[in-house]
Amino acid sequence: MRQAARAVATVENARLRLATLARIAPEGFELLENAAKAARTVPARHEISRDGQAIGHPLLLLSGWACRTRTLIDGRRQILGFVLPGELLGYAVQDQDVALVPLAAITELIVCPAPTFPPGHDGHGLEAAYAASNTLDREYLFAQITRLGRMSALERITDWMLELHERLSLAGLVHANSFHLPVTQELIADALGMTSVHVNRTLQVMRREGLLELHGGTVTLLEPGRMAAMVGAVSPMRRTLHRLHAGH
Amino acid sequence: MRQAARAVATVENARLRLATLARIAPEGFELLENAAKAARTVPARHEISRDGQAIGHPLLLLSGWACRTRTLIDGRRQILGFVLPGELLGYAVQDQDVALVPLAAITELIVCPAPTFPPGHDGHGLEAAYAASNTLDREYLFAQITRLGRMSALERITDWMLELHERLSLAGLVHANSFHLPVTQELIADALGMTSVHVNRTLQVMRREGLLELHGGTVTLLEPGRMAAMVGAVSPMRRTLHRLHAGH
DNA sequence: CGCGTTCTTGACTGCTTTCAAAGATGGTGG
DNA sequence: CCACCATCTTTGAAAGCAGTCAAGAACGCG
Repeated sequence: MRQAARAVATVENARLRLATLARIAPEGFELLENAAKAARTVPARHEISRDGQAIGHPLLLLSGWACRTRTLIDGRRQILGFVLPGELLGYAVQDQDVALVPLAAITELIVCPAPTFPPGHDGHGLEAAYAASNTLDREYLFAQITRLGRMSALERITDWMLELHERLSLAGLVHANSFHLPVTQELIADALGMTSVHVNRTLQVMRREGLLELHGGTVTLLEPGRMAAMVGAVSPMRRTLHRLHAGH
Repeated sequence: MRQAARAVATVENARLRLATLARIAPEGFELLENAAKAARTVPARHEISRDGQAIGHPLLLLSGWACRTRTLIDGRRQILGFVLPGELLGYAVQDQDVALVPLAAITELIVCPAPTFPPGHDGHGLEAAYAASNTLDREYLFAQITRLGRMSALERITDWMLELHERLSLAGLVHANSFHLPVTQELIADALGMTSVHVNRTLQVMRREGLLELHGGTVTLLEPGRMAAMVGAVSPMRRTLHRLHAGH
């Protein structure tokens, strides 16, 4: 009961995000509200799915942060990507819905089954939102590859912060360029292919440069414009949304 | 005419790959043969799609190598991934079939429209093969992220060679652990987040170690077992195929 | 208040890049 | 058939970014 109540309170973030990705009919929002009634929580540090097991059903993340990880035999760990509120866990579009990598809860999560509808049938706009979400997912992977392959430590963190800013904006979780960042520097290191020591040093450079503030799990981007200029990349989201709308 | 003839000759690779990914009915193979009649070539170094433009139709790569790239404003380039014979260009499963990144032909390509069928309808096994192919695509992206984020130069090249070995095997393009590798060291560098100089040095270490032979655009993995042990990673393909078959 | 986790800092090492230039290699035209 | 040119590969020396190791400070939770 308590869980359901909290889920209803937090479905707002997912609704906002999906509504931004596609025009959703009232019936679509209803499906969403109903799905949220079946919400459940996942404790922090738990795994949603072990490698090799399928998630029974595609899920919608209502609140909290999760990440997909891969670990080498000697213990080196790579975070492949994060899953933020309003995003999908598991792949809603395909039948072959297997979770290919372990999915770990960074914070406590609230998840609910993603609203479904008969295949090829009218999803009241949700099917379009799912498709856009999946397209964005792939974009984030491409961005991650570019960061890891061709950016310096400073650029990686900068680019990553900007991406988080955008993604969280979709769910209405950014206020005055600041947002909650519930990750340790070691997690950042594992995501960006660095050591935690170097993450720490790079963050201090950024603070000294007046680019951001970061304390108590909250970041504030003081000069997002300058940051964007530093990495000189077009935002995946702007690009994708623009195209999706143009194509319609 | 000449093009069509060549396409028919090379459809074999794609057929082999798709048949390995899923059980395909005779009608499915027929669709494939028919699609191959509409094959066309793309000259080496040409772009199939510029960033922001959609590929009109999902394509099947019958022969040649292509790659997706991303370039930073200052010219640094990252190859996000390669597309090998028998693999899909554009995403066949989704409606939102937009090409999100430039797709460049490394060699001359022969492509044909991927056989289609009514949505939600029986694709005679092809729909399953497409789904498996897409799942593998995502796996390759994950592998790429792990390489770039957490592997040394030697490990990156090793892991990458093993991946190519596997992927080309699906299309029957590996014989006695050797296969055609039509890329310059600079392309390898752009793919693996290194400089061409360091690629060169690392390849020489591998040759000296007796791990591989490489000349005239052909590689031979002399000790794939030792290479696999070096990177200690489970092959994405084996993992994925195993799961797909188990789930059925 | 105490303990474990996370953050910081310093010194040293080293993998990779950078810069530069000398060999191969392969295709083209005389 | 060979000269020639562009591209690609190889090599050397020096510089730099990031990693490693270690230990102290700060933070947060029970």
